[in-house]
Amino acid sequence: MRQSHLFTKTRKDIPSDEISKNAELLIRGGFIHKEMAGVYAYLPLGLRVLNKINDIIRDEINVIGGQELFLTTLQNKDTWEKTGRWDDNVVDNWFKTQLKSGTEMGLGFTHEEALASLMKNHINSYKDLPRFVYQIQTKFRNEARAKSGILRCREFLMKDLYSFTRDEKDLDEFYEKAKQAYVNIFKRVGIGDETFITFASGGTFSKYSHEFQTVCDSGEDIIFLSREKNIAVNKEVYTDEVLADLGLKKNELEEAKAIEVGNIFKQKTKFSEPLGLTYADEDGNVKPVIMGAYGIGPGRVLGTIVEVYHDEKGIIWPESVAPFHVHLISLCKGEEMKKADELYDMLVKKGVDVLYDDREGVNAGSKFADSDLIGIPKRIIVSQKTLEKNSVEIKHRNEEKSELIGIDQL
RNA sequence: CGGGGUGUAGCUCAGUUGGCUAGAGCGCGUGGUUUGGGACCAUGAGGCCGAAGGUUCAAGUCCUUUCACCCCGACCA
Repeated sequence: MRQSHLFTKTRKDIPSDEISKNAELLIRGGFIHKEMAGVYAYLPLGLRVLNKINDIIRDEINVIGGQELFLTTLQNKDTWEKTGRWDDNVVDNWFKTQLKSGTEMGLGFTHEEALASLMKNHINSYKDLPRFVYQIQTKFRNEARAKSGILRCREFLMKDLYSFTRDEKDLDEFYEKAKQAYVNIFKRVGIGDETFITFASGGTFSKYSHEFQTVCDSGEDIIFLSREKNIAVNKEVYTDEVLADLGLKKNELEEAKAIEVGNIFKQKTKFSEPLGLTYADEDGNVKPVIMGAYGIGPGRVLGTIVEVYHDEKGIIWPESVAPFHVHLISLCKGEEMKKADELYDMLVKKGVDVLYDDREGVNAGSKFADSDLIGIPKRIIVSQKTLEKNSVEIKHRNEEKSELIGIDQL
C-alpha cells in the first residue's frame, strides 16, 4: 500500500484523554479512533493487525475441531430469564434496549445462552456429540469504568469458543486441547514468553478455571508466578490451601501485574440444564450436555502486544501480527522516484506485504519517526545514496544497526 | 457507584482582580529555501471558549444545572 493513499495520519502530540501506552501509541500511529470512553474504532492499520490476530486464532481453533459461526448481538430476554441472568441485580453490566413495540432485548455480553438455545436444534443424540463451536463477535459490557485504553472496553471483540460434550471425560480432553491451542496462539502472536497459564476461580461447578495472563506492569490483575515451573496463581485464589493443592511454595512465587488475555473454564451443566440442552445416550436416557467456554479478546491481545512491545519512539510489532511486513521508505525525489516505484512493484509482485512511503515533500526525519511509531518490523530505505551503489538499506525496527544490500539480492 | 481532576482551533495547551476584535506551538493551505532523524522563512485559513440557564453596562473568566473525558478506588464468567 502506498502511504500517500493512507487516509490516516500520525500525530506528534499525546492525546490528553489517554494515559495508557497502548491507546497513546495506537491513536498516534493511526491504528484506532476513540469514539467515546471504552469504545474504539479500528482504522486501516489497526484492522490489519486485528485481522492477523484473528486469523491466527482461527487457525489454531480450527485445528482442534472448532467450527466458526456468527451469532447475533441482539439477544432475546426470554432465553436469559431461563438462566436467571437477565436481572440487573445478577448481571450489572447489561446493555438493554427495546423494540418499538416495547419488547425488551439485550446486547450480548456473552453468548452461552444464545448458543446453547441454538444448539438444541442440532444436538439430540450422543451421536451429535462432541461439537465445538466458536465465533469472533462484538460483546457489550456496561462497565462502570472503562479504562486502560483498549484493554477494558464497553464494546469489544471476543473470540468465544464453546464445547458441547456428552460427559466430563470428553470435556476434560477437549479442555486440555483448547489449553494447548491457547498456548500456541499466544506464542504465535508474540507474547508467549510473558504469558502464563494461571489458576483462577472455577466458579460454581469447577475447582479452577485457567486464565492466560501476560505479565506487564500495566496489567489490572495480580498473579503469583513461578517462571521455572511455568505456572501462576491469580491473587483471587492465592490461599495456603490452593498452593498446597498445586504443590507450590510461597517462596518460589513472584508477585506480578498481568493482563488477562484469555480464560477457559468448565461450565458443565450450568447453562445446558436450565435451557434444556440435552441428548439421549445409547440407552435412551436423556442427559444434559456438558459445556465448556473458552475466550480470547483479540482487541485486548492487540493492546497487550503494544504494552509489551514498544519503546520511546513507538510500537515494535512482532512479525506475525504487524500491519505490514516491510516498510519501504523512499527518500528519492524527481526521476529517482521511478526507481523506488519499481522496487515497490517488484516487492508487491513477489507477494510481500509492504507499506510504501512514497510521500513527496516529507523530509527523512519525519518518515523515520513515522516508521518508528507505526512499528513495522523490517524497514527498507531507498535513496540517492543507496541507489548510487545499486543497493538498498535494511534495518530492523528493534535494532540500531542497518546494512546495505544489493537490489539484485533484495 | 464513591472520591479527585479536566473541558478554549483538527491536536497539545496559555488566557491575570470579569473589560477592546480570544492567543501560541503542532498540524493544514499557498510561495520559496532545504533534503539521511519530526529543518527553515514568508503568508493564509481555521473558534457560538462542552451545553443550558442566571448575575452584570460587560462573562472564556462569577453562580446554578447538566453532559463528556481522565485518574484512584469499588465492581469485573
